[in-house]
Amino acid sequence: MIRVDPASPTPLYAQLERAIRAEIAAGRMAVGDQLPTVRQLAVDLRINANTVARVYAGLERDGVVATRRGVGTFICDVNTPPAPARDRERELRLMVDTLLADAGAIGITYPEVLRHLEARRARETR
Amino acid sequence: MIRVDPASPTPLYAQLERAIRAEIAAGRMAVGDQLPTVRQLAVDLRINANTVARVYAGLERDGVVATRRGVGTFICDVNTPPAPARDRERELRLMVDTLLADAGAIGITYPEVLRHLEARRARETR
Amino acid sequence: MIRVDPASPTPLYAQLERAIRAEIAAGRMAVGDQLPTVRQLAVDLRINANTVARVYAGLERDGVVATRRGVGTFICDVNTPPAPARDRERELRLMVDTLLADAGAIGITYPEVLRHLEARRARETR
Amino acid sequence: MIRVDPASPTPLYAQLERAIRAEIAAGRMAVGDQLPTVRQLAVDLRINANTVARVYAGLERDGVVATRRGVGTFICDVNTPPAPARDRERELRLMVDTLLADAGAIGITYPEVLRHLEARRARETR
DNA sequence: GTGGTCTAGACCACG
DNA sequence: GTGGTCTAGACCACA
Repeated sequence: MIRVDPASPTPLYAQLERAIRAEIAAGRMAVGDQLPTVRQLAVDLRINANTVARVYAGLERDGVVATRRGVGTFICDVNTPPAPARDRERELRLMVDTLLADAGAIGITYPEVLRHLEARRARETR
Repeated sequence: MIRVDPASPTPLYAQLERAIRAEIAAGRMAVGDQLPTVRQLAVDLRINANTVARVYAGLERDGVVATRRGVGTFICDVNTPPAPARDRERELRLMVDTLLADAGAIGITYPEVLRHLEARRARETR
Repeated sequence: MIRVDPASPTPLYAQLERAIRAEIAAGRMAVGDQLPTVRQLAVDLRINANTVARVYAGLERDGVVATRRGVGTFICDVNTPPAPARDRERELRLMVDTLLADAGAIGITYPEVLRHLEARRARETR
Repeated sequence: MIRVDPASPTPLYAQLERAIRAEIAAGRMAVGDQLPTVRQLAVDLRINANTVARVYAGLERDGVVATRRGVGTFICDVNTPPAPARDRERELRLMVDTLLADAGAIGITYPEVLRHLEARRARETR
């Protein structure tokens, strides 16, 4: 499921952290679930184990996961702090700007994006 | 119009290059149009002029813009390499994944994203 | 092997990029070979590391080399775009014009140039 | 005869100065010959007149040409100061290095360069 | 005033 | 230790 793109200008650690948070936000990982081990995920993604470890450490610092030494790393919080409405709207606009810019840069137009997003309605739970 | 986010893990120059390509792809800049001057855009975006110059140089290397020394930088090619439909679809899916993940990470749900995107229809030309 | 002339009106980065491409074209560097590190080459050539990095980035953009983050920069394509024979001949003529002009400008005559070039035969592989 | 390449990384002024010196060194311009007017040459080369004027001024500073106001610019010295043998050899080697690098960078090999240069023997006077 | 080149040096991402 | 990004600022080439 989780993938990273070594050719992307976005750093690997940022891609990975975002991907894990997305898995949680989408409900594909729940409280108590174990994350892959650092070494296993590093092998799967063909990246250095240190990079994975740093991401896990960051998530632990944020209270999203907890590490039990010798056992593994587990999801311990799926609550997203409810941002104020004003910030949410601003953030959402920025993210959609980015999406439309990314799409536009490779020639994908606004209607196509909208159509694609609508087509996913059935498959999305939240 | 063009904005960059200094807090994003994606490098400024990558954000800017993407934004300019998007402006062109969306038809908001046409062949022959002059880009903002390096220094002016740097001031507007509150970034270093070298960063802007680097982006312009990259676009010139790709034949998207042409520089006339002492005059300015101009759009000279609006052709987006016609990516195969399969790749387009794949890229679009990845980008929407990213959007939904980012949104979900701050508690914004799929219906909200869709509603926001639909609300922008009137403002988008293509 | 590689040298640049800080007194030349041709920019350092252009001299360096040309020199590296020449090393590859001449077969002195092959696919998979590692380039000198950015910092080492900068020290060797007595130029700024940013200048070397800029050249490597340009070569990467053109698909000539590939960078593995934290590891190094490696040759990944030795194919010179097969310029049409007409262009090659034209370019070659221009370059020889330049050589003879530069030589003539300091009083070196055509026979001397030819003699010098012939004398290098033994040292050149191709 | 004289041409400059606005796409070359070598500055226009350097290309132009070299070209004029080469015309002289090759004997295609002799003492007393008039150079094109600044404005005419600027038009012919599609560059700014200031650039041409600066080159002429530089050549005048070096005693190669002399300007008679209201009349024109004339060749007044075709003597190349005879550089010491050691410097000549060093310079020649550098120039040939550059030629081979330029050629190599577009896939032209040493034998081809030599063949081309030999083929020009008949046509060169000096 | 336009873009281009180079430097020095800080800090980051990755292995 | 590897390359990457960004800044600040100097100086150059060109119109």
